[in-house]
Amino acid sequence: MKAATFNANSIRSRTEVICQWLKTNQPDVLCVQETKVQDVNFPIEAFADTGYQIIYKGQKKYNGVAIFSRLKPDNIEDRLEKDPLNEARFLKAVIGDWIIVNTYIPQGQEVGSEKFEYKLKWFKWLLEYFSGHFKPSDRIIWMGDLNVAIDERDVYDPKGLWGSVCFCKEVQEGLKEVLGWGFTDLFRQFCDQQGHYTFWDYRLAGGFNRNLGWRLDYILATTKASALCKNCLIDRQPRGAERPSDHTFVVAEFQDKPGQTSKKIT
DNA sequence: ATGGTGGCACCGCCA
Repeated sequence: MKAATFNANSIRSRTEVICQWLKTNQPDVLCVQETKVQDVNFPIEAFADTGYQIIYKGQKKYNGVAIFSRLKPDNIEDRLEKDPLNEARFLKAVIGDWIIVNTYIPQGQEVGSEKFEYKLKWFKWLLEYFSGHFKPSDRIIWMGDLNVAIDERDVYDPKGLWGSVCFCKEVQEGLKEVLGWGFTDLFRQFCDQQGHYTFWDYRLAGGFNRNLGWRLDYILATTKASALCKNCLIDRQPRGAERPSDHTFVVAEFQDKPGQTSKKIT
């Protein structure tokens, strides 16, 4: 199983980037967030030749998630239980032997705001969802834009940025509570260094080239599945005239059968 | 620099 996640910031603007990336990397599953398109306008024809089946849940203007898969996705769920808003931020499917969960966690706007409270509730609802339906021994891959930098290695300026919506105690603890149920941050299984980011704020001039980034996009796996993970990396695409998007592809590969795990740093 | 840009849909909103 090769799984990947990508925040598209409008899938209709990234069809070329996605088609190219699928062709080059041949993942089994790709989760996409911020498709920003209603289901009736989803650009299915742009992906018709890729060989992937696509499930999606969108709404007008904001949010929206999709899963590209080689195998047929089963047991699809398109909203997080207990979330009253149903804003097209959640997709779950069973694909082969794997339970795949794709989330676009609310960004939260401002600490203390209503949207921030809503973001914190998302961690509670996620924990209730996982603990209510699954066991940590199940093979789950949970990925997406989690809008949390989980420790000081995951932002370019830990002191200056501390207290912002994606880098503060409340969201870190919220995410850690869900992780505590039984998830492993796969990227950190292979790299413990600072400076590996998945998002660069486009409002900061030269932010990408100066690597003023954040690690907000994750691939997480339950213990059983994390033992099968062979590698997890951030595919940092070059930026130029054809800047693909402000996020990168995060990729993880798993052995198909239990056995030896290869672990290494950087 | 209390800004900046990009994307969507509409005359501003969210990141």
